[in-house]
Amino acid sequence: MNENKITIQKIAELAGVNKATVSRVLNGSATISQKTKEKVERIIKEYNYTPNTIARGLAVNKTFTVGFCHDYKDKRAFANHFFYKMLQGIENVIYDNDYLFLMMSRHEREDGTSMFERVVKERRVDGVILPSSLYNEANYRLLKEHRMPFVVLGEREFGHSDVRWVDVDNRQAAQLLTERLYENGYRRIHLYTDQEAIARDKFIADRIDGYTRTMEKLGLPAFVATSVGELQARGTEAVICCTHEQLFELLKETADGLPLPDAELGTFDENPMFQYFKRTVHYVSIDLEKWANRRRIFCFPSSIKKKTFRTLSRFPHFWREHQILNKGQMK
Amino acid sequence: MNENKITIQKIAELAGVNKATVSRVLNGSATISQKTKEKVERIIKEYNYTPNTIARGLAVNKTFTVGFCHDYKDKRAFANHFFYKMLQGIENVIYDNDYLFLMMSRHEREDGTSMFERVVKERRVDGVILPSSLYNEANYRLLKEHRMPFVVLGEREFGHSDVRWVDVDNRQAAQLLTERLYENGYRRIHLYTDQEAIARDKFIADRIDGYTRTMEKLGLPAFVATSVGELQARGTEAVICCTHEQLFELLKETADGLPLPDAELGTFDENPMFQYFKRTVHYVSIDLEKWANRRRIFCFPSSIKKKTFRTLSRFPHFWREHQILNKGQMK
DNA sequence: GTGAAAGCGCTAACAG
DNA sequence: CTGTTAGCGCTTTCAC
Repeated sequence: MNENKITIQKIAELAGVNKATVSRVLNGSATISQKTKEKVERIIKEYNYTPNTIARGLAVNKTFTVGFCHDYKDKRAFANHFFYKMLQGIENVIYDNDYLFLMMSRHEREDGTSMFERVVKERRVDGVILPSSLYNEANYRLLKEHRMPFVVLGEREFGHSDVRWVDVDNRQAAQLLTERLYENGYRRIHLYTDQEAIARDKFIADRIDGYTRTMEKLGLPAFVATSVGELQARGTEAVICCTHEQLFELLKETADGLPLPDAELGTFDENPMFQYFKRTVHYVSIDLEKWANRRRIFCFPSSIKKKTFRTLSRFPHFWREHQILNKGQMK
Repeated sequence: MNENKITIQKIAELAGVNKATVSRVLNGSATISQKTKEKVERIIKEYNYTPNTIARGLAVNKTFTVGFCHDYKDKRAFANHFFYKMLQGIENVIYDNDYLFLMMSRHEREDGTSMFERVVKERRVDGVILPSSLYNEANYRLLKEHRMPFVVLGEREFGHSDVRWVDVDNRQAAQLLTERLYENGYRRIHLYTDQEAIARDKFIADRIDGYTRTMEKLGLPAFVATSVGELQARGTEAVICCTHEQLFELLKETADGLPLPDAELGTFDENPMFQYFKRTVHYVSIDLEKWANRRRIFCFPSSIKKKTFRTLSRFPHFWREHQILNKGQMK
């Protein structure tokens, strides 16, 4: 291939030292004389040499790569602004730590194995980030068996106390939203969600809980609807849409016109397009960039730099332990 | 680390053969007796062995990974639905070919080098996909110097005939949009764009060209505006927004109300949120999924499976040569 | 058809 | 402080 590819061996010869010595200056070993260090560094610069991370990884059993797994079938994720903001934040932290970012999808291959599984088994990454929707017992076992550090995006409990996750405080977000609607004069504030999602997704349950408690505190009856009909029958003044799917459903004109023409709409997470919508959307959202910059949201402290990525599995649940709350931002 | 990690050596011992033999059955060498082949395959299955792609890559000088570079500072890209649809399509094709997908950003590191540069120099990927906004003379030289195959997303010429790119037919898209607005009864159809973008981005120039020619054909005066004031002064009936940025500008209420309250709005590419907007948005868009499934849009023919990724650089300009055109889809 | 050995580019003991 | 040696897990001549 590239015949004049420049390797550590060549640099060693050029500098008149052993390649082990070059390796030492590369890795900042203390036991190096200033003289040889400078000589080697000069040659490295002169020949524009960059050590091969893959070979290095093979030697030290690391890849300097973080994997991010997503469900390619989940169109919701790909339509979700929150998802991308997160992705951006993750990328920034990863790059700042001289790591690379590998996208994996829950793509099943012909032989029945998934790309994710193979990546884990082959140790093509040093750690994995995966959304709670992809965190299940099988993946837990896979990751544990291969001693692969991972962190789950979104709270999810399976009785494993050794699982690290990050999440926002959905209860508080729901509280903020409910309170704000109340302050705006609405009283028949109802929540709209998908029946199946209640049991499946913890963030839904938390949002419902936050809403219900707040309504109680306000001395108002809480009502969780799972269909538009229920909302209509209840004379809804303001409706909290648990996900954007519910929101879009209410925004869509049907043969009978808008489902709830007179109700105010509230939801979680921002979408920059909201401002152009026909109907006003009230929302709570977290300033992701702010948190990402503080390197907390993704659980990567700056100290991992150059260190083994295994530390990943020792990170605390920042979001849970510190009770960092949604900064409500209402429109 | 994982003390009982299972390697090709172990499999060889277990099967009572040499690791070279195991390697041969792994790679489907023909010169293998059916008997040993079956024996080895049995052991592999029994021990759930997966060969280490990284080590394999070191031996054959490949990584089985495709890199995708994006500009992390370009908020537009990250807010762009088209961008993500593309990403999804690329991922699918890559996974189908048993390749991995590495996200790179134009992230500058402290030492002044970019992550992209390092990835290329270290050959941590076998090929690179990069948007035309990141394709410049410096990157061209970098990629060529390191014999790194690449394909540019979006047409861009720099006098290098050996550069492969894929793009949609922006001229035809503009034509479709203009014609449709004409059919709807509008006559003072004007185009709105960013002054600087005209020279910088070929797709803008192409859209302008398509619009201008169509207007000529229709016997109408074409008018390219670069400010809202110009549009207002011209009594615009319908305005073609060259990018969504222009569109959003016209959608945003100012102190004086909407900029062009009575004009119809047209643009390129879909955004699924359009349907909820206050104002109707006319748009042309390409059915990306359709083309992605045909594996044409991203220039990865199915034949690259298991073959060196260098073929990438020999792919034809499908989109140019076949004149595959924007299927106009108007709302 | 299969084994032995060298090598991909790097790190990590172990000497000296 | 620096060189030697032995790997990391796999492929690939070259013999036999």
